[in-house]
Amino acid sequence: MKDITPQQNKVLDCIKVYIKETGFPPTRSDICKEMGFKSPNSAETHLRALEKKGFISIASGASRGISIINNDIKEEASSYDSNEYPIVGLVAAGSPTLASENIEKQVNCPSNFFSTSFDYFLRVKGLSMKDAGIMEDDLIAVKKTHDVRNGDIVIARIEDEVTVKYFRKPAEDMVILEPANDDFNDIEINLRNEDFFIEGKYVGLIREN
Amino acid sequence: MKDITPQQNKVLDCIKVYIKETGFPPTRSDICKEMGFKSPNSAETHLRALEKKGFISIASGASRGISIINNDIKEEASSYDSNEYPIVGLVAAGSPTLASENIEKQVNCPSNFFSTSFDYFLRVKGLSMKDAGIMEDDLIAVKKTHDVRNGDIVIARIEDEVTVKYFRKPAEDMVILEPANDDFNDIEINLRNEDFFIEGKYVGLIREN
DNA sequence: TATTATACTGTATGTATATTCAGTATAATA
DNA sequence: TATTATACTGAATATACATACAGTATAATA
Repeated sequence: MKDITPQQNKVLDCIKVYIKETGFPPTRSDICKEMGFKSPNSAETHLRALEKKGFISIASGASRGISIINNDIKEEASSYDSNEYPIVGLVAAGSPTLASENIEKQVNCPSNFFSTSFDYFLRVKGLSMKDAGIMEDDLIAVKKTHDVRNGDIVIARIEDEVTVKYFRKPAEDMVILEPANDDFNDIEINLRNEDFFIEGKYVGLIREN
Repeated sequence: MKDITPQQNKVLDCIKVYIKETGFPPTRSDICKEMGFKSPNSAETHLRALEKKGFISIASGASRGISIINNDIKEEASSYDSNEYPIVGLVAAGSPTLASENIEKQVNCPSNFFSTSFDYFLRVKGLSMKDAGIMEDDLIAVKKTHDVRNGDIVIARIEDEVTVKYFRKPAEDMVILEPANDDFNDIEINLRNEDFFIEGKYVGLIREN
């Protein structure tokens, strides 16, 4: 990244302040008002300079299409990078979408909490994975992926049912989902006939108690 | 604040996602694309409803003049209060002190992560609490306290051994520690003869996997 | 010395966008 | 039963905005 000039820095600041105060980026004209410029082209050239130097990006054609590029080393290297993660209920029918009506609440959690990054928490229903130490109402950290191996615990959708099980694929067109509980039976899926989908895999667990 | 309808909630979500992805709010037309509407007026009326109900504000005349009104008490009250918590190994001999030689590492975790506040994490050894869903190498959130009730899962020290078990106190001078695994036996402690100490109680669990 | 980057004013223009008006339809409420 | 809120299509329009073009001026490079 090239050096920013004092004036460009002022413009960048003014954009940041504008966004903070209004919730949306300024127009060229807004920047002129803030900075005291009399021509929108003054703002335009500053914006282009800031874009060239990597401080902002400008969406072409869009009004107010400025977005701040955050390469603040502070936040990058920061001891710790936390995020809000949604808790999704294990809805009996339909996939655990992240649409807000399915979201129980948001939990703040360091993003590097588990060895693998993850995308959301799923609240477990039932005891089919009891022997794997996954109990009712536990929160499973789920990483959205289709890349699962034999033995992984996966979050899968069969027809309209979402379930958490051990994954095994003995043949190209067959998947077996194994519970970790003697009271439950294996689920065999013929990939030719059945609607089967891997939502993601289990990468960690939290029990709130 | 009035109730939001499911559809309005979808629109609100779609605005939030758009802002998160682009850095600036969507136009009516952008919302139509995201939601599948065919008329910008569909977006307009939803926006007006969301404004009326206090979820967003709309800057008149400005393009992309939508801003999300954040009345999330969580975030308002405190940006969020996190802490470094030590992970202590369940050392076979001696209590799990917080002396640095016993600390495996520090984990950053919101302090309100579990329903009860806690003081440290304990790395579980063995499978004596397997049926309670507590597996080898799990991290137990421990609250230092002596106030434990029958049925609580406690972290106790007997002589020089630290263990995690269900707590039961059938008599004034007697404590029974019950494992959650048929392969293990109850431990009866006579408080008159034996050196027994409650380190704390189990208030949550994390499995890193 | 010629060139490039910075830092502006001023004007112009196509289009991106908000916003209104006119309808249709359904469900909830008074 | 009339009314209001929800949930849309479709068209029209004034204006908000990005953006290009034409200049002026200064300081820093090559």
